[in-house]
Amino acid sequence: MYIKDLSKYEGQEVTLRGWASNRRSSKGLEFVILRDGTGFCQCIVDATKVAAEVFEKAGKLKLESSFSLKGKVVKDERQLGGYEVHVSELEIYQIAEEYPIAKKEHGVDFLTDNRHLWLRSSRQWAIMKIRNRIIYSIHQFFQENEFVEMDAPIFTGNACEGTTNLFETNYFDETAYLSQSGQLYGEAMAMAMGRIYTFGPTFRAEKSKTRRHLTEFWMIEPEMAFFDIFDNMDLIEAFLRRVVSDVLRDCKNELTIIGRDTAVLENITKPFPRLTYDEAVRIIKGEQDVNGKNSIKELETELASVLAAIEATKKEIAEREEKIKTPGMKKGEIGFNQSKIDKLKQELADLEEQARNIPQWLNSARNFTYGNDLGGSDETVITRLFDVPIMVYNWPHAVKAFYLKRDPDDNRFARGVDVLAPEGYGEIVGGGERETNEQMLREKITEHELPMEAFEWYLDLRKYGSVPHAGFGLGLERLVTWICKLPHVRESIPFPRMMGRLLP
RNA sequence: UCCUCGAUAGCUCAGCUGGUUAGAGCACAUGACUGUUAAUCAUGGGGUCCCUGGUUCGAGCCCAGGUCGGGGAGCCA
Repeated sequence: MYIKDLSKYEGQEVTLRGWASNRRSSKGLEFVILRDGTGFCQCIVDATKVAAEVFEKAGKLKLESSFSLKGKVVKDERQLGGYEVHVSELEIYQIAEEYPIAKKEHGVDFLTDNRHLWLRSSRQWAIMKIRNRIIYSIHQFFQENEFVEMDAPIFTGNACEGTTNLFETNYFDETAYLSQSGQLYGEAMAMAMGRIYTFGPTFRAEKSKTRRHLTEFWMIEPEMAFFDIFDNMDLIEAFLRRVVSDVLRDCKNELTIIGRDTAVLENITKPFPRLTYDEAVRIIKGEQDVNGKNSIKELETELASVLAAIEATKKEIAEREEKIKTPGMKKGEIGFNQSKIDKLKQELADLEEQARNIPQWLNSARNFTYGNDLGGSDETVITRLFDVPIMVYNWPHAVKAFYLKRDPDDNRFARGVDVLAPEGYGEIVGGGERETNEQMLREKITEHELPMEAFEWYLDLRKYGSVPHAGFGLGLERLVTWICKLPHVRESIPFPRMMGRLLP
């Protein structure tokens, strides 16, 4: 019997098992919030209706104590799930020690140190449920469309793209690297099966300390024979539409818990704008407007509003600090104001951070040099102008990976495509059509100063029945982060691995 | 690697221009309260002010070096 099924048992006796996520008490009433992994439910122990011993046990429950109970399911509109349980019996498994995560605001450092416990909180629970629904949708979409899941190896003998820093391991006294992408293997598997997708962990040893980087993350990489870049973009669009629609339909409760405004997600049914690199650059530099919005002006407006918000927040903090000094103020009111002040200070720190960053971004957008790759801030700047994911394709070939196909209509460009999520989230997908010409690939490998011998097996794919093909890589955590509108990728994965963080 | 912000009670944070015994809220303990939603109210215990050195009659506060963490650039999903 689980909390998620309570609605089917209205008026009946049920047995539930779980943990106490909160407890409040009055003289003759104990309110215990039970969580069992499937949901949260308020359980009421009424001293006038249960044995004295049961009431006493309920009073002993500390945060996160484990217990089971029997009780009657009662409809109550005030509850999030719509139901509560009137307890008749209660058995304790264990009374928990003092729980470190209090019913209050905590800093990221403390919460990350306590990730093993933080996962129990309702917000983290909801995010993980959504992550699970996304993973399920990904498999459903590909399986229903004749894709075969085939995974790439995690130990690799060579730095596949030669671009990023990799983790080195000792592999029987040889150097092995942890995979940064299954892409090249995906191509080999697509030549065997037609359509495949990989789903596995990926490792990047970059010393990136930002809200969108992890050193270990999960990547989904489909690869399709006989697809060109346009077929690829059609697939990406259908795929993302499917995943987001499933979440909207099946995770309403979870989205409510995390307070996600779903308006932007509902836009997923609209077509995704497809911009060439040239157009994207004009938009970033402010030379071309989008629906009457100009990137530079939007940024300037935002900077002004951030600065105004900083002043307003400072003023409110000062006012509340003055207020709580008033003699004779009730303790509760002081506490209320104090916690408001704490919250405002956190907001202020975030705003000040933005006020330091936006001028840099403005500078970077204004002085963007044609021919360069888009930086993180450029992605942020452009995606804020749209309310759906956008696809940017046809990149200057020099800034993209060696295996991308040169555009047959204009050889300055390579047929890569990046999908940028709206609301400032930036790149969630990178992909493209692959080069089919062996000679061209050899030149590119030499140009990138990569060891030719490590790629001979890959070049074989162009000798034996080379066909047009394309694929893409989706960063699972970045997708979760955008769909949930999280402030940081670290909340999108059970145990995030970042620079300097191996525990828990 | 570079830029930038920070480290004070178990947690979140105050601490003024360097000055006596370092504060608040939450959490915890005890008591009060019959419908609470981070319940509320009263009382109480709780400190290596990140480390090392320096300036000073005097350092949580100033200076130098270090450690750890946040955010951003580069790189990328």
